Amino acid sequence: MNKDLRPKARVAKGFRDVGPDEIRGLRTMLATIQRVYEDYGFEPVEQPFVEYTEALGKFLPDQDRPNAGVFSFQDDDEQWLSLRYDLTAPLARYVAENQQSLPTPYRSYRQGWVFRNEKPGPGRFRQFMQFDADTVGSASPAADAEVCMMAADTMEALGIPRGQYVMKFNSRKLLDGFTETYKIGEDVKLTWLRALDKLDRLGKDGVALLLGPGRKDESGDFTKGAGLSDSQIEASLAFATATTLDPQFVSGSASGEEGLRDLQAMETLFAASGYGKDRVRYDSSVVRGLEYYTGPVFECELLMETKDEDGRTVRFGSVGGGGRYDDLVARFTGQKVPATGFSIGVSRLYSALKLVGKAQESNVLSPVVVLVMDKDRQADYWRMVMALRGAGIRAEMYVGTAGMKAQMKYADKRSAPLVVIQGGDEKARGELQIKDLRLGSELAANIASREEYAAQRLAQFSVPESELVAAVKQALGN
RNA sequence: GCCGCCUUAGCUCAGUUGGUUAGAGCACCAGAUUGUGGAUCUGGGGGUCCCCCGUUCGAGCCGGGGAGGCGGUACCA
Repeated sequence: MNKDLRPKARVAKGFRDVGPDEIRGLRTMLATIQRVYEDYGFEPVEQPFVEYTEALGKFLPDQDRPNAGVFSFQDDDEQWLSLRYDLTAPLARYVAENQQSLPTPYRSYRQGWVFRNEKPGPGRFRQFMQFDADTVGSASPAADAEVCMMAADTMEALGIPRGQYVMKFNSRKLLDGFTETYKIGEDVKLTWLRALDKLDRLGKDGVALLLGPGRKDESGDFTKGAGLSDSQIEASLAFATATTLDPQFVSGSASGEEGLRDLQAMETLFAASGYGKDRVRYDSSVVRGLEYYTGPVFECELLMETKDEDGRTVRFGSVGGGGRYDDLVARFTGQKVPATGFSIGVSRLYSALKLVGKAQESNVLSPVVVLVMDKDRQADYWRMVMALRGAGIRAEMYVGTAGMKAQMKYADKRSAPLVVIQGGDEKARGELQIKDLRLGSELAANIASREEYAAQRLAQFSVPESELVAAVKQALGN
């Protein structure tokens, strides 16, 4: 093959491979989340990775080509298909399609990969996993409150202590109300929302710049500001840093007062259920997605701090968010169906758990490897492996074709705890040898000369054939 | 998208004012050891110096363009 035509072995940009430790750790974490959601009575459901682009609502305006940001391709019949970019839009499609047969309210959960065709960043990939729970068909703030409490319970079930996480909530209606009360025009409302969203990162001064004349960042890039007046900026900052619901910020605004009533109802439920402000609390700087949230919005933040590679202190920040989206199903049916939901960024939450030592990686022991000393006796080795498996011990027979030295290397790379060796000599005596690789490498570290190394068989002992299982069990126990 | 930094062996990186055959550590393979991974020693394989164009007697090094990576910022359902 022409060398120039050889492809480079490399993972696609923004994607990554996942190894066994992480897979096992993720499984454990996902199982915990599932258990909590099942306890709450939510039902699992799954949708495909691919939806019709129109179902995701992602066509460019006035064009028959899909929006940037989504991976799209055309089917045989020229219809546009897209990889899902979240789990909410496909759920809305599912509910719209199956409305007759689903209970109302319909409460469901699911986990899955989603895809975004955009520039990857640190900790941001073009394929990542989300874990969603949604309640479709209830306009009650109880549904929003339930989702928040469930998220809080999930964090604790994962081992994050109370006080190290917080479920923050706000309402788009409240935010809308403020803009009405303080006469912030529709044209700058999005800029206003984006600025508030950056409060924890940029601080009051940075946000003030974004609300006013604009801000230049360290790399020299300039972000246009909202051009608000000083009094509007002052009120916005007071609003965004308030820790309790304050009617004066939305006085005279119908939607603001509606938002206020929703949040008060949620607070009542939290208090009645014993969820204090250390778990769930109002935070007026929570903004979330600008497009589709219509009522309460929430965000789950991890508060614990760790050091990054350079030794700087970093907060984890948001590991999930959600809110009420009353218009999503209506896109299909024309009927307004109130819905609310919460989405966990699985990879992000996992790396957070890993950093605080709450992820359960590699609790699976590597298998015991039975060496093939005599190729004609594979059946014998196979029986040993079956006996070990029968006793609940992970075990495998070497299935390659190489000699003993390579088999030992294989077992080492595999991080096998033990190997079982039975060559002609042992067979003749009705014995086999068990070698403890973990102990052996410890002992070898103290050997400095070739003679000493060659003179002994480290961490290796003989047992009668019949005692294979018992001896392996005992050796593993050490 | 915008701004900055970076790209030399599988990995981490040296490489002098532009000058012969481009190096190290780790990893890998082999031997010392014909039945032993891991210690030790010896040897070995590995390179489009990111790509293209230019300057030059001569480019890993200088200039231009491009690609890729990293970081910040913007956008983010």
